[in-house]
Amino acid sequence: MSLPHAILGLLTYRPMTGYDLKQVFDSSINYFWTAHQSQIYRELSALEGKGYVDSRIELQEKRPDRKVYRITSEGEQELQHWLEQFPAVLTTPVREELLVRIFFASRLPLSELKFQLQRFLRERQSSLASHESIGDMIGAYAKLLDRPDEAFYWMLTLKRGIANLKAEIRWAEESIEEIEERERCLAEQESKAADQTGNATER
Amino acid sequence: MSLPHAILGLLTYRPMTGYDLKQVFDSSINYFWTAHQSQIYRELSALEGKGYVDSRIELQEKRPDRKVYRITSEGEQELQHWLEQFPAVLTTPVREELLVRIFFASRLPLSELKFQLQRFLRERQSSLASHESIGDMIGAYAKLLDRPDEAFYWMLTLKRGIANLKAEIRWAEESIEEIEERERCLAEQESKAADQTGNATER
DNA sequence: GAATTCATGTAACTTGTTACATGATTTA
DNA sequence: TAAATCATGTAACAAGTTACATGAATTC
Repeated sequence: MSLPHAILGLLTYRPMTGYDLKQVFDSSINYFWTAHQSQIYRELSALEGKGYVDSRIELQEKRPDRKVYRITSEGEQELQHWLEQFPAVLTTPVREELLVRIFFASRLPLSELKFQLQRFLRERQSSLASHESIGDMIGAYAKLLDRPDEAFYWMLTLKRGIANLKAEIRWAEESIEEIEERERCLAEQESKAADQTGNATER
Repeated sequence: MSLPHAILGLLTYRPMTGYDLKQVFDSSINYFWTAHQSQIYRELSALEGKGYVDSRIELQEKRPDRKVYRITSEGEQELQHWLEQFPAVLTTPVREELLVRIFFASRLPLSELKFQLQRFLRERQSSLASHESIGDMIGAYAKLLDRPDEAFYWMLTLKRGIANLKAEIRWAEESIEEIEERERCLAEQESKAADQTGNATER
């Protein structure tokens, strides 16, 4: 599982509350590993139990008090150890509901499948646009954190996201075309069948 | 969740045991939705409880008895209903441990990251090869099941897998090149620094 | 003689998801 | 005045993972 180590990694940038972590997650790691707020709080408790983070409460007047977590040296060691031990198999299992649906889509009208793929295509196009706008900000953000070297690695992950999105967009476009071809093909067969029926009744 | 509906879908092809289902899963749906044997048994019990499948036990002499599950008409209705209700958002959240690791890879030597990416590249190349060999078999397999029309939809899912693999391969190759460039760049900076130190000690 | 296949699961544990609860402050 | 932001979580449930248990037959 990557979540505890992703949290440890983010805490090396600066101490944060669970709430902060969720914000940072949503604008970075979220592109390749999602986490719910409740999961983050749960993991922070577990990490504190193991001594990988510690916390102190910052009192606030106009806002709820903040419980700020900081990585400990044991936590840094654990993170380092995890990073050095890559898993034997590098590919994570996929879970793509859309493909399960397409696999059984012979039970749907072609027009419906086409409509859904068009919807998918638009979703991915807008996601690509937002990904591409991030590129410019990565360098600036790394400098802001006083970690300019991070930008190189963050860019590698961003490029992966963009590459996959482009591949999916191309696939969706081609699939829509194939569906249209199949629609024409099936319509033709039907009109031929109708002709024959027509001839039969004419006789 | 797609698992119960994937099971219902596969049972429309023919009645199967939990063991059979796992085999079929591993050579089809597994490419976009994985399931453990224990999950399949658990889901089959749940589906039977809801009346979406029923079962009968086939006694065998030399092998353990088989518990063969069959989709009911309620199950077919449920499958159909699920297929007709596409989710509002078509994109499933990603979980890619490799990218989490790369995100924090400034803590590793560049050579180590390069090595891991080379490993990843080889994995994906062999996966691509096996995907490409499946294409020829899909048509034959659909005919074997007496469902030639399915081949069109199965091919759409296969093409998606191939498209993503190719994108990942290209990304890995480009990333490896960028790492090599960075290695050269950093080596050059170091040798300059060493020169200066050398000059300083000479004086 | 060891590993794989066939075939059933159960149990324990870990993760992920959704809903609930609180409550002031700020923005639209 | 309604919604979003800040900030904490807990509880319950759903799904995913790993380990255990059984045992004959077949393949290497």
